[in-house]
Amino acid sequence: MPAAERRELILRDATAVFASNGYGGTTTDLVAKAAGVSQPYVVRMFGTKEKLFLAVLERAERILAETFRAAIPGPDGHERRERMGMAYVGLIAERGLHQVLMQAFLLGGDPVVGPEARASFLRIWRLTIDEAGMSEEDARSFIANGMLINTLVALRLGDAYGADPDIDAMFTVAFPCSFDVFKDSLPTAAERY
Amino acid sequence: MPAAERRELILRDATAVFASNGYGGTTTDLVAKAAGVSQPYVVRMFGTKEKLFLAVLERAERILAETFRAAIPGPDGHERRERMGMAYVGLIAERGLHQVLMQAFLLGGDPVVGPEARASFLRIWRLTIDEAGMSEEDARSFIANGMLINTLVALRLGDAYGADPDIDAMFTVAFPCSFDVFKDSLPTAAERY
DNA sequence: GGGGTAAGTAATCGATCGATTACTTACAAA
DNA sequence: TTTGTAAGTAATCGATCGATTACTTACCCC
Repeated sequence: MPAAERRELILRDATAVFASNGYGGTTTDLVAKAAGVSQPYVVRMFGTKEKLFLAVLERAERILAETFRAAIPGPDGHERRERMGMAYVGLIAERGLHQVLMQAFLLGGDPVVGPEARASFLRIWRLTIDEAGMSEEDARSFIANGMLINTLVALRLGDAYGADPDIDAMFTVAFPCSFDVFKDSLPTAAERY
Repeated sequence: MPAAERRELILRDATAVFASNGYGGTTTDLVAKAAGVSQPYVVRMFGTKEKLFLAVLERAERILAETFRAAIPGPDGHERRERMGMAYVGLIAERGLHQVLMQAFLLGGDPVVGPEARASFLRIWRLTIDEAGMSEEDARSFIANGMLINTLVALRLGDAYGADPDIDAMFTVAFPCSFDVFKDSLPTAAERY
């Protein structure tokens, strides 16, 4: 398999592993096993575990930005925000993407990852204003709801959907469209990598 | 020093260490050094690193709930939400509290921490509705903004306040009152534990 | 078909971490 | 004074992890 293709495969699987175990809890061997290659191969391809995480972050931001840009064309204002919100929730199919972004934000105090995480966040913030044409207040509430969705996904609260009226109510108001559409694609508490 | 007092000290310092380094990136020795005791003492007092983190989470939720409850008395509706929002931002003084809550939420896939994190989140959600009297929609946007504030604090974006007009604009709309009030109490990128 | 190169692994090393054990010190009660 | 107990540490062990080295395999090109 050509290296570029293998690289994308490893990055995809590494996203799920980092999402489940956090940065410090992820081993290069776990990533290697998830991708079906040997541990030294992962290290040699990315240099260090830290550089692997930065590559995972870069890919996550790229996919997110592309997803948002694809949702911009069409009626603006409230309708555009709804399209972008639905597209964001649809990214649950990209396993671990929301959690990995959050992991990066939580590493803001790290001397290497921190600056990259801040830059990523600001680029998304600017996209919602400069490209999607949101007002600052709209951008704030849009991104705030995104952080809430990240949290709900990471918490694996979807497991209890239907079992607790409080959870059902929260999902109903938190998701920009019928939650049932996405219920089945949510990660479950049993899902480990 | 009596054990109860020592325990509270260790929990406070452990909160800052977990916040900076994440769960997997935190060592019991780092916590011990931050608290000025030996590493075996930390392990013996809490049993395992995992139980130490659960104790940190429990303390964080307790402080948060007490802070919210103290902000409830008085005019309700918009004014009450604003008081609770200001109180939440004021918790920046409890170093690492926002980040540790977020770390716990991101561990939703962990078989031990996950259930506790979900329970903590739901108790806060219920508090905003049952005790603070928010509608479900108000509770959603209130907590969503809380998740945004968690993210901004963890990112150490305050470092660049004043240096980037985009950052200034975001802080202005993200914080429930003049951001300058809290600027000096924000953790900085140089702050490590 | 042989030489070069890209893809990939087995084996292993040094460092680190969580946990255990065995020990010491301070002090209050009998 | 002695005895019991709570507070705390030094030393260390087994396991794990990131990284390195040396090696093998497969395939393309002249």
